[in-house]
Amino acid sequence: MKWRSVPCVVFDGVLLRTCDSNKNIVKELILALIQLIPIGNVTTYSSIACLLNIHPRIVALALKKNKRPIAYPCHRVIRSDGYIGGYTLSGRRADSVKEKLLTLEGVPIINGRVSPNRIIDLTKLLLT
DNA sequence: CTTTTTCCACAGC
DNA sequence: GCTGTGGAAAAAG
Repeated sequence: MKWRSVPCVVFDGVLLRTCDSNKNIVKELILALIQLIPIGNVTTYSSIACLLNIHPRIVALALKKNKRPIAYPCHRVIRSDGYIGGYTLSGRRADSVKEKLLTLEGVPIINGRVSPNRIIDLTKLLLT
């Protein structure tokens, strides 16, 4: 998988168009997308990144800037290997909070990892 | 199966 | 420029 820094449109492996100019739009898109995640399930940074054809870390950066962690449930976005990943509340690391939130929503975490069957693919979610 | 290595694309200094 | 992330994939063990 080749990652880009900005969203783009790719058809049949051919880059048709990039959208460098509006990075704040990307942020809004990501925030909107994570609200589609059903409670009790999680998705991955990579899943979102694939959808927009951007690097997963851009997704992480966008979520980090999220000022409303409850309205925009960025805690439902985890790493592709099942680990929770990081979490920050008002500038402070709060990984344990993320874990607790997920547990409250019914996401089982074993050995610091979410069971793979709870990780859903956003592209599939949008197609169903 | 787990850990390490290497690369990533910013933001902030 | 260099450093530190809310990461990922490949390589190594």
